[in-house]
Amino acid sequence: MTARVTMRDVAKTVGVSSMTVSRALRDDETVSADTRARVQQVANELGYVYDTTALAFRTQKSGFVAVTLPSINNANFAETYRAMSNALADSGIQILLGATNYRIEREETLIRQLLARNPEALVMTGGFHTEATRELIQARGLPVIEIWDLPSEPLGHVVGFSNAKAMETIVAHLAHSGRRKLAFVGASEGGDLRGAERRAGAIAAAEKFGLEPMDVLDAGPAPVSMRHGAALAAKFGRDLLAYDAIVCVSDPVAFGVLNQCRRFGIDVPEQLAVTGFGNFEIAAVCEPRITTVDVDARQIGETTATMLAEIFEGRPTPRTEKVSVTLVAGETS
Amino acid sequence: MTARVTMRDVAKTVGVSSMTVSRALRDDETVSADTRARVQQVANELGYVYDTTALAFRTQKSGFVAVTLPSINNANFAETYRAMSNALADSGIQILLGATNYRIEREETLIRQLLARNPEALVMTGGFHTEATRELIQARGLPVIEIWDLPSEPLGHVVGFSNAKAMETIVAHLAHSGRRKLAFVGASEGGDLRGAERRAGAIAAAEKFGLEPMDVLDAGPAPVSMRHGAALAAKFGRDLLAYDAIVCVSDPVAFGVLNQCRRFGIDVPEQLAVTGFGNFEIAAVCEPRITTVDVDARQIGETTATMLAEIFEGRPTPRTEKVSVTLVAGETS
DNA sequence: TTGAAAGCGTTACCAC
DNA sequence: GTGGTAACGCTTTCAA
Repeated sequence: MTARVTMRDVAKTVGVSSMTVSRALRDDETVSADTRARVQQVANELGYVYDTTALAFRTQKSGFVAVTLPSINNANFAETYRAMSNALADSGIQILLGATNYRIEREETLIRQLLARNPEALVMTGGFHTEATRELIQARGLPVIEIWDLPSEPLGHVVGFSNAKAMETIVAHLAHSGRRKLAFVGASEGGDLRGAERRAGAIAAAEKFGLEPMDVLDAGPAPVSMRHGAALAAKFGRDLLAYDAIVCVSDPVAFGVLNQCRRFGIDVPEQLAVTGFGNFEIAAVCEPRITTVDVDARQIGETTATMLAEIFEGRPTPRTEKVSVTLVAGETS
Repeated sequence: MTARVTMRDVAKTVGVSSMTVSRALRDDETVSADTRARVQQVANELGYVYDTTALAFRTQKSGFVAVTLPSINNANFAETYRAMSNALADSGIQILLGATNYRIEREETLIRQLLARNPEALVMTGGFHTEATRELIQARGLPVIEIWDLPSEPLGHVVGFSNAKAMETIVAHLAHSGRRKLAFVGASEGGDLRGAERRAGAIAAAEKFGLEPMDVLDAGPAPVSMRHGAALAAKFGRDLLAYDAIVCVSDPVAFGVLNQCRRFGIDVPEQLAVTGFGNFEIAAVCEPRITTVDVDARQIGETTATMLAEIFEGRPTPRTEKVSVTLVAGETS
């Protein structure tokens, strides 16, 4: 492994200073065309490679945006990430991704690791953080965008929606079609905070619409998915008929519940309604189609990218952007 | 925007030199326990965050490993990523992730961007690359691991399996249970190269086992998922009964097909077998359970991480680690 | 057990 | 048009 070729090496060969090389390589007009051409040629010949690390160090600009997601394996979050990274691709900004695995303590460690890379902004999924995390971020004074939530005390910018309110549209829909006794199926307390908000929103909505008090059925620690919904429904069996509707924290959970209903000969939606959240692909493909809430995950990603661009350019940008959330009436309610 | 807290700031506050801070933060035994404790406490109070950019600059090691995935929203790849990043978490190595969106031209741009960050190694999902990509990588002389494939001309290390052979186990299973006329459902030519290998493997296996020549049904450009399987099956309707078995490129596609079969009154597996690939969660949760192939995605991630650790500690000669692949007999065959 | 000095490769700033 | 100098935050090396 030969020593790295630096600007100084190029400079010596050409017979100019390294400053001139630096300028020439950036195609700075103040360098004469001749010199520029010679420098660029010699750089090529010597196999010069630009050192991004040195640039980042010198300018104190890493070219990174740190992004946290609860999980990488979630169609909604993945879509937000995809949209954001597409929109950022041309700007030369790269995304430094970290997954919290739905653990708020993990978020703190993660953010510490991400901050060590000097990101120019921080995008966090979710609006709940430990006090230490909040302090860490505020001490840095770097731009922050919280997404997929509407935090009561935002750390900075927000691109999201109220999970509680979104759940209210589901409950309203069920109340409207005469369902009185609802149960909520989601993860245990603690891990999934957007899930917890949905639960709280559902319970509050049931009260608001004068339904019977809502039961909460625990499907296990986050993340909960198809198999957890299925396992929970299997445990209850036909006892699920004690309810008029099973309100699930997400579509995969709803799918799991739904499948077990078939096994136990429970007629959905005649005897029991089942609802999901997130408008995952499965909601539209499975039979019967699941009633759910569509969140425009792509728009969250794109809006976040736009906001980042505006922040970097010093242009004014709204503090909070709400994204639309719409009820998707399926065949399970 | 307050100025960043550096080791010098911590040093001043504690009343020691920044060298001592540097050592104390690394828990260097040569620093007295007292001093270490004080330094660490003050660092916390001041909200000190380690500057990895400076470290990378000073040591000329970026601390990055670049990883490419076809898509972030795929349970299998996500699991590999999760396992890899967990295993790497303690080593101080961070992952720089890029998604190719199943486009081989995109891979080239992506790798160029990733290489600009001076990664210490490159992990690529898949063993097919453009000639330019291959040259780019070889010119760099950095360690490479190709995963989820068994490339004929590896660029370096390999952690994977033969997609073609894996598909053969499915076809063998179908042949064994008397299915003679098979159709393959997958993405159009071009994008999904592991999918293409599975298709080729299935066709070759059908010939090998003396079955009728296999038809290929095009579900559209990659990535194909539930809805594409469903749309294709909807187009065919009961004409699917021209086949004894529908061999799908993945479980989600198989699920889409399966659901349509129910709609058209096709009895699976009596009249028609349907198989998937990848042992996704849905394969075990849906009814009937999908016959599939389990690939140990987690093991791929862990083995890759181990290999990376070995590479960083010395440079072993490139080698290939095969991961196990097992048939999961479900109720659709 | 602790500290001082040097330097990693680049660019901002100021001279000329 | 071009060059000299200093600095970004850290660790290696040597000295005390």
